[in-house]
Amino acid sequence: MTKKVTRRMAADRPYLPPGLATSDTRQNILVVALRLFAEHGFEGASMRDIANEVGMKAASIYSHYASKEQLLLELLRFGHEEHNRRIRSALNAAPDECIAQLSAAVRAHVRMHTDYPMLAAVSNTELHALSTEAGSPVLALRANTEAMLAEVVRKGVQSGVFQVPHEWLAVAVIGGMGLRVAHWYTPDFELDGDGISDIYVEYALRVLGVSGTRPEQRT
Amino acid sequence: MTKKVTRRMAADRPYLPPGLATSDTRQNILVVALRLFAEHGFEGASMRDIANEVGMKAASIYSHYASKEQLLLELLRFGHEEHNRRIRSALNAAPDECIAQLSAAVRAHVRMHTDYPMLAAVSNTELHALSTEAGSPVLALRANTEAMLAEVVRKGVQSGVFQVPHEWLAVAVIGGMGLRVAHWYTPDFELDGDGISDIYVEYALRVLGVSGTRPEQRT
DNA sequence: GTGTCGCTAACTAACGATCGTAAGGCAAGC
DNA sequence: GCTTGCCTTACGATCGTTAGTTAGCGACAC
Repeated sequence: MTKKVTRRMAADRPYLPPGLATSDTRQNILVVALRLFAEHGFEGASMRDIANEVGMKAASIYSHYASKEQLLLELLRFGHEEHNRRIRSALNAAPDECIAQLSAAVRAHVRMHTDYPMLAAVSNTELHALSTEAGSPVLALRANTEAMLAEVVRKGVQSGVFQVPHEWLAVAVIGGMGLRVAHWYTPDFELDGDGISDIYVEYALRVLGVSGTRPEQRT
Repeated sequence: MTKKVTRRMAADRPYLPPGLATSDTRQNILVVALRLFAEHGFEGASMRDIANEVGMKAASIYSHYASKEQLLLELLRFGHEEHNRRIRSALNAAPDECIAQLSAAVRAHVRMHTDYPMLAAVSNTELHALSTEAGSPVLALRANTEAMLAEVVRKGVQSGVFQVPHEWLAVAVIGGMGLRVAHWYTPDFELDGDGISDIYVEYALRVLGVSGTRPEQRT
């Protein structure tokens, strides 16, 4: 595995929250797997490569994880659950008013992608490597998360605060712009995650026809 | 190759322009390769699978293309060249005025992604499978295309017509939202490519603080 | 018209390599 | 003693690609 490959994302640090896995070794395996999946794709990253970087032999990984697919599934499940949790939590904590709700959702969405850029990017590029059976709960989570954002937009449009020529496309735009952050963001960007999400909230509100409104305070 | 996989994009038709390759057989190979790369990833799609679907044996592909990587490179090169060409052409044809320029660029950008959704999506997800050497011209083209959009935004901001809290993030938002179209678009969506790009132009202008301005006429 | 040559595009067979994973074994810790 | 976590060995499978062969077609010469 010494072949130099074309970079498809800016992130180079496979950040995962400490304690995600039940042991240090399992955590290391996930972290290395995430990085190699990001660099080489799921199929392009072999168990021998992952094991070598962890400092063990490939067959030993099976003491910890049942299969290669299981590694990917752990990563993608956590990624989607965390995303969903963050947005739900942000919505629950925000005032029940459409600008505040939208701001909170976008902030959470963008922050997920600045906090876990590599994980977020892999979640989008390597989904195909999951069997339909393994992937369907992940897709269901994704749909649920999207629906939360769509509901916020729908309510805002219904109340007349948001004005859009096409509601679903507004949701697609707001979701998509946040998602792409994962592909270009690195920690040495001139703004931190909070700074970026402030700006993104402003842009999302503009998309919704709320121009020049101050973004929600970030405390 | 009968394993059912999780879908990561909506497009299911590997559209490429007729005459892209120099013979029918070469064209068929590219079309099948595009679809299988999209479904299974570059490494997950084997030459035997591609050959079987074309109706020949894997070794015969080498009469037409030097390597598996060459297949991917042909696809990605065309995708990036076409994208670049369309945006350049649209900018050249539009009036030299920042709203018209931005509108033209966004329209061309979005139309590329509705005309070639599968190719566009694969261009983003499978870049890693190119060696650095093969991929660097592709990345250079990408950077050039981005720079065109960035220049349009910069000029608009400089002239005072566009007002943004962060110029580069506005470029990232506008580019990213168009790019994501490739992942959800299918031809049975309620709007066609023109309809979608009309809306996207409106949203992009809103991001830039030009609210409620009529989008450029699409003749 | 016929035969020959060269080229293209397909084939078969196989190479060297790598793959994910199973089975059996050993050592350390509790 | 049992469990865990590592090892080695190896399996069956697949991979991208090479080398050699064959058939068909078109061009050319006789």
